Amino acid sequence: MSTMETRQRLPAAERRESILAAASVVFGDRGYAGATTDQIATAAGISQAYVVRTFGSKETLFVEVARRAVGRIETAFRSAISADDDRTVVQRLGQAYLDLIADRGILLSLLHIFSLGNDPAIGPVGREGFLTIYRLIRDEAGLPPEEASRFLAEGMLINTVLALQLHDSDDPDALELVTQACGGDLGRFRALAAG
Amino acid sequence: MSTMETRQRLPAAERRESILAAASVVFGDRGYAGATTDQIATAAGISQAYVVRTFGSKETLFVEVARRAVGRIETAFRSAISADDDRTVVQRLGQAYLDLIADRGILLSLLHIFSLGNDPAIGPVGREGFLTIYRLIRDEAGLPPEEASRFLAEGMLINTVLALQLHDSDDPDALELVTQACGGDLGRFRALAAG
DNA sequence: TCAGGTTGTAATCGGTTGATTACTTAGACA
DNA sequence: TGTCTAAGTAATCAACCGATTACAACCTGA
Repeated sequence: MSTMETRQRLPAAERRESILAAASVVFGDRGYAGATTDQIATAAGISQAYVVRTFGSKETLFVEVARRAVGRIETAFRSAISADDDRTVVQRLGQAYLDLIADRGILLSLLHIFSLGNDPAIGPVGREGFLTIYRLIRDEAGLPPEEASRFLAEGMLINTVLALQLHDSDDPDALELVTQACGGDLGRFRALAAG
Repeated sequence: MSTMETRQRLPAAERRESILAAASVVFGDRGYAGATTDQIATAAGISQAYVVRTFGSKETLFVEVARRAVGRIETAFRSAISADDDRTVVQRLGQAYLDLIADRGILLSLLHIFSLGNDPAIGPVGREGFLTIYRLIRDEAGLPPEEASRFLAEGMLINTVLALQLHDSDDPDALELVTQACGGDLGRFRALAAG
């Protein structure tokens, strides 16, 4: 070879994590069926064969990405709940959710997971994940069902405008809508989404 | 042939409509990348080749399905706005949106369209459709941005629980959440979704 | 140092999919 | 009735994708 790039080897556990991170981004951008294991491999800097062998199958990898995404939300929400601010718990939860935008792929992967409820393998994972989050904000944050539902609804709207990339639009109506969706701070939304 | 089923021919315009109806259902269930033109053809009762030839490509067909779905929402909302009830316009809009559940595929196709904002061909269609609906409920229904945003958020939650099929769950938390999402009438939600 | 397990890839295979082509057949109308 | 157009399909193709296999290179420790 002309270049001296010595392929860096990683222990299996670290490589696993790096594949999961890459897969989260690619699945978030293209969805489950639209993403290919080769795109994920390229994003992770390894071969397609190794991606498949590490997780056994594309489906298994997607399910693991889904579980991680739900786990990240749980962690962020629990941290927000236990924080001691002068803000309300709903405000803290909303802040925590918006901060997740910075980690490209999490919210978008979730959006795709939730849209595949009909799939026999992925559907149960999506339902369980969604209910887990619902129970968390209802039981641990103490929100009554109506407020919990409203909070989830706002989250789904954030997912949607994020997927549509309305925050990059120059349409004034789009910006007005995104501003409403993120609770007023359009600049922060944009900065987080820009990564 | 043993059966006498004489293949019924339809004029191109009618056949087009029947393909669009079938495609709406299949795309709604499986998403854009996950659906195949053969599944759509089978659902429409014709050959795969004819589906492709009628619309030129799978992508063109999907875009047309998307435009139709947005058009259906526009029609339903305009009708709700001009209706003269004792209810508020938001209540009428919410009712109109819920009624759209009965036409399997519309809301689920929309969910998939909105999740593909990154796609160079589909993204612009999704953005334009979403903004069209936003402007409709803001300008024609007269909702201030905050209320319009909240209304859209509730719609996105409905799309999500519909895609996840939480309304068919026997989990009490799922039912509580769906009940909240649809404004209290779980029975009607279920009946509409059952088709 | 060299043996063996671990990390990683090149090559390839079977199955699927969207699209194209060449061909049929139904039906309207002169 | 015969003809011509529009509706529709069977067959096939090239591209793609996930998965498998066989193999290479790296690193550790006895």
